[in-house]
Amino acid sequence: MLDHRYRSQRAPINLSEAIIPGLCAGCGARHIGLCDALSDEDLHFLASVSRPLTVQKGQTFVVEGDAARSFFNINHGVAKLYKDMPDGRRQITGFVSAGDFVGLAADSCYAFSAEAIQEVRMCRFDRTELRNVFGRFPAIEQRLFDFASHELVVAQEQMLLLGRKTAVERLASFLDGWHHRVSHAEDSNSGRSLPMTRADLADYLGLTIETVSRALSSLRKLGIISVAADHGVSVLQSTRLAEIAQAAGSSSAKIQPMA
Amino acid sequence: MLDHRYRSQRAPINLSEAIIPGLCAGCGARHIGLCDALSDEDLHFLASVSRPLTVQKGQTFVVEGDAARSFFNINHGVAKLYKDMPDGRRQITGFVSAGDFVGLAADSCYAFSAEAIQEVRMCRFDRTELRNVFGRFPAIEQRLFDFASHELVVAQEQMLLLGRKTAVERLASFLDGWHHRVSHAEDSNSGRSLPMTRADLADYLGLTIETVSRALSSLRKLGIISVAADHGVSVLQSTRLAEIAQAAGSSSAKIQPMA
DNA sequence: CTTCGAAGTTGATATGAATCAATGCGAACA
DNA sequence: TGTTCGCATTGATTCATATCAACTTCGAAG
Repeated sequence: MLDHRYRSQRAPINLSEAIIPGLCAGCGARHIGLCDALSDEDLHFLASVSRPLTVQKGQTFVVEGDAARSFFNINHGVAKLYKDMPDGRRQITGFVSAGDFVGLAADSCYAFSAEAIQEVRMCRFDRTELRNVFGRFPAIEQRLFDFASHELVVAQEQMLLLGRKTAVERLASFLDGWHHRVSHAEDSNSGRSLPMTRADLADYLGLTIETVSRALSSLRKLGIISVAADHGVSVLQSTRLAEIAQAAGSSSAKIQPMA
Repeated sequence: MLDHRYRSQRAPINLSEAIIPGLCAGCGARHIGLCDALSDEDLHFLASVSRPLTVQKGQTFVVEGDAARSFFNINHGVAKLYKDMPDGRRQITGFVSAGDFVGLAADSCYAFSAEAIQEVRMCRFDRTELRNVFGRFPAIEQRLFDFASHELVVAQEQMLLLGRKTAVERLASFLDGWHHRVSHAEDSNSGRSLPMTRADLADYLGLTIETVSRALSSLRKLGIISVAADHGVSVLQSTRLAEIAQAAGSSSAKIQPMA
């Protein structure tokens, strides 16, 4: 239902549950919206239209402009989606991780490229079979619809960020969002707090790496985050971070050190 | 099908056709994805879950944060969707017109506000009935899905614009897109070429009104557009406009006057 | 252990767009 | 017919971020 909170649907996903042997080896069906037991026939059908796929860090698995034949559901790891301009300018439009779908926002050709920033495991579906999959498993269609709706909300939020927020506000918004994302994910991430580089951050936030670095320093000097020796970022004061992200605090709050 | 070109589905919409008396008076069902004849029962059902609605220019009909009870399909006119920040900064996330859906990108609360910039006629659906509507008319669900997919593509394009393009490139991108939009629409627009103000343009493109004005002047001086006395804009050289929008021309092309 | 290169930080300067300010212009209205 | 006001344009100046540049750190390869 559209009325569902997206988070509440996303939270219960547990990749270790409901693994169905033979279907996308090592990847369950629960995360694509199938929670009930499936018949042998269903399993056979699913296996015929989907394949497991693992891509290594740095590998591009979707190229903007290519014919959109596949459709992916991420099982593990993080990938970046981006668009490039002829002169090299790049905009990362999002980071996808476990449970997310990739390839929805496509015409007959992909409108974006996708590259793994960690090893990524996923299911690849044949797009020409998508209608058939929907017909057999309405739960998948519903899940996809909810995912798309949520993506639109996120995209609008990102437009506000890119169009109207300052560098520090952009960073704070991102860190706040990522913080929630990983804290909700059961598949809690490995050691490093942020899997993406400063360059990725810059391309996501519409900034340069230098400005990202400076904005991180600002937040660090305010005592809101800490930056580890390996450049990993930890949130120390999530409330103040959120206030800066939404420009919600009193105007003077922005320049108060430590408290 | 996802494989369909969105445009090709959109083009054949003709609001003067297939008007079904009793269903959203003055508004057909074709534009929400129903092309075949409907039974009396279908009509009765549709009438029970939808109502016609007309809002005047300047009127806000969706408020960010309000409970998302309704879902709209635009029949005529143009509205802007936007998000505001507490301090008054605003980002317009899109303009919607005939055939477009509003209210999809919503959780239990609307994530955006919507205001008519012309008189807007639309169908309002009850969101709690949406599943029922989908169940009875899969064509509507499919159409909505395709619309959402297309919106995601557009949103990603807009992120690239906001994050990485210059003021003139942003203007060119917008004018190019709008140009295509109105030329494809059968419901070809009234006299003025752009229904929105410079302030709307600025809030859509992440700029100020002064910068929008200067960018328009630049394009005018290049002979690519003309600006009428009533501030209406006409495209004179759509190819060069598109080149600037995509930063695709040779770098020198940007500074060539008239040709 | 040394070298090398990728990634990140910080400083100095340049620049595109924002801000501040003045003016023009047409539509609504007295 | 003039007044007023919203909208738009243009110019002068400021400012946030980009650009250019130097340096550090860390890990991998030799």
